Order: sequence, then structure tokens, then C-alpha cells
Amino acid sequence: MSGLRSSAVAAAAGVNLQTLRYYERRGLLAEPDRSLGGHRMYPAEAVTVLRVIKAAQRLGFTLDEIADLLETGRHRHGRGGADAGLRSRAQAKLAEVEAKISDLQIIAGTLRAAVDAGCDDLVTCAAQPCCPIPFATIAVGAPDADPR
Amino acid sequence: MSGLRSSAVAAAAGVNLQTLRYYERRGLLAEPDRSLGGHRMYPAEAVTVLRVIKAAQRLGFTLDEIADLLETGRHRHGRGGADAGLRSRAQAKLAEVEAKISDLQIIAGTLRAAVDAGCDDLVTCAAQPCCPIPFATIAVGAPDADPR
DNA sequence: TTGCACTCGGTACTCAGGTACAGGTTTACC
DNA sequence: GGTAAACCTGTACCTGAGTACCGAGTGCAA
Repeated sequence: MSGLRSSAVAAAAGVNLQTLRYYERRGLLAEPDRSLGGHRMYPAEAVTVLRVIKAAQRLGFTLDEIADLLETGRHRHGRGGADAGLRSRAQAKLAEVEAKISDLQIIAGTLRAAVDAGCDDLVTCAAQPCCPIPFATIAVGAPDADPR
Repeated sequence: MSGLRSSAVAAAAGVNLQTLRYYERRGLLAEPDRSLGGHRMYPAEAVTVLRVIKAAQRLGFTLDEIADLLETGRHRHGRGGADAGLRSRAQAKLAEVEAKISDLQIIAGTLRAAVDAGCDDLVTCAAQPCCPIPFATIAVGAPDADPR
């Protein structure tokens, strides 16, 4: 009944060894049993949980959000509040991602205009009215959620 | 010939006072003249430079890249190497932004699928074959350039 | 039982882009 | 000339997600 050693789990999930302890501290990964000498012995599901974490991260959730999501899924299996479930959070995250996309489309358009116009010096450009870079208007974008 | 005080410049450009000194340290903003007592006295162009910096940041350039871009524009006014000018860098940045957009479109698609399928618990979902979240395959996205 | 690889806990560091604080000058206005 | 606001330098802190290092202890095989 010994279970997997930390390096085996880390390798199987494709993460760094330190990351396991980091996730444990952050409450994402349950504290595993220990060997007599104090070494962590993980159950096989730990690898699944790690993969889930990585997928959720990729979908734009922060570690705090993921911890919350895992917690909610774990012990309050019915619905908690209006915002508790994965579905509603995924919906909100989707809106953020879509906002980010349209913001980046503005950015891309501006860059394209600058390339097409052949701008080659920012400060000089800024001083001239022909420059397509809207220095004043592009100041702020979508309120940042930074999904990566 | 006194010039603008730091708080006036900061307010005009919409940045924090400390940010001015930070940019000065980072080489983005030229060291201004000083009053007899050591207070910074900025020329009016400093505000323009700040606005340019903010715009470039918004276009996805890092402060290091912006410093470089300003430097290149400042004293090597002709062309330096193949990669020196704003134009070629904007082109490269555009490619990064486009890659980021298509990556986010994959993310958005996945989120949409999860919402539509009504997934409500990550770990449970991951254990079942009906879940639309591709835990294995979405592991990594576009090599990160993080333009915001 | 010796040796080596692995793991432990704790702390500190990384990156980027700032922001905040402390304690001491300077400037501006009345 | 007094005083309050603005400014100075230097240093420390913040977020988010890890990574690195250290000295000491453990696991396992020959």
C-alpha cells in the first residue's frame, strides 16, 4: 500500500518536484500519507488531480480559483450558491477570454497599421499627425484577467 | 526655463510619481535637469515620451523592448541591423499577438464546450469519458509572449 | 554497512512592472 | 521667516506561479 514517491508523481504529471509541495501548501493537492521516515507517498489519483489543475490553468483559471473549484467539487457536491459551480465560473471565464480576444484584435489591428505605414521611430512618429498609432486612445484595454 | 515638476509630468501622463523614477532607472526616460536643490525639472517632451511608452506597452512590448526601441530611434537614426527598427519588431510582435489570439480561441472553444456539456465538477469530469475538456491535449499553448 | 540517490523542511530567489514607506530636504506661498 | 506641501534617496514590498538551494535525514541495494 506504499503509493507513489513524489518524483514519480511529478514525472507522471510533467511538473517539477517543488511544484508538488507548492500545490500542497496552496491547498490544491491533498496532503498525502507519509512513510515511516516522513517521505510523501501519493495515491494514484494525485496524478489525475495534477492533470486537472494543469488543464484548468490552461483554461485561464488562477491557482486560487482552481483550489476553490476543487474544494467545491470535493465536499459540497450539490449546489452551494449561484456562483459556486464549475459551469457558472466557466461561463464567466469565457466572457473574460472573449474580452481579451477582442482587445488583442484591436492591438493586432494597430500593429498592422503601424507596419503598413512603415513607422520606424516611436518618438518621431508620435510627434507627427500621420502616425497610425493612437497614442492617446489605446491607453487602457479590457480590465485585465490575463488568461494564458 | 524651469520645466515641469515630477508630479505635473506624472499627472499629465497618468502615471504614478514613483513610476517616473522607475522608468528613469530602467533607461526609458532620460534623466532630467535638476533645480538647485536637486528636484527634477522635466522638459515638456517627457510627457510625450511617457505616452509613447504606455502605447507601446499596450501594443505588447515589454519595458526592455521599449527601452531598446527608444534608444534605437534616438541616436542611430538610420538603420542598424535587420532587426533594429520599429517596423520589423512590430511585425514580430504582430505574429506573437496573432498566435496568442488563436490560442485563446482554442481556450474559448474548450470553455464553451464545457459550459454546454454542463460539467460541474472538474475531478469527477476528468474521470469520465463524456467530459469535453481535453485534459491531456491542452497542456501547453503558444510559447508565451504574454502581450497584454 | 556502506554508499548513493532521493526526499525532507525552510528559506530565498526569479520574472515584470510597478508601488509604498521612512526620514530628510526644498520650494512655494503667506 | 514660518510652515505645509512637494520632493529627494534608498530600500522594501506587492502579485502569481513557481524554482533553487541548503544541510540533514531516509530508502534501498550491493
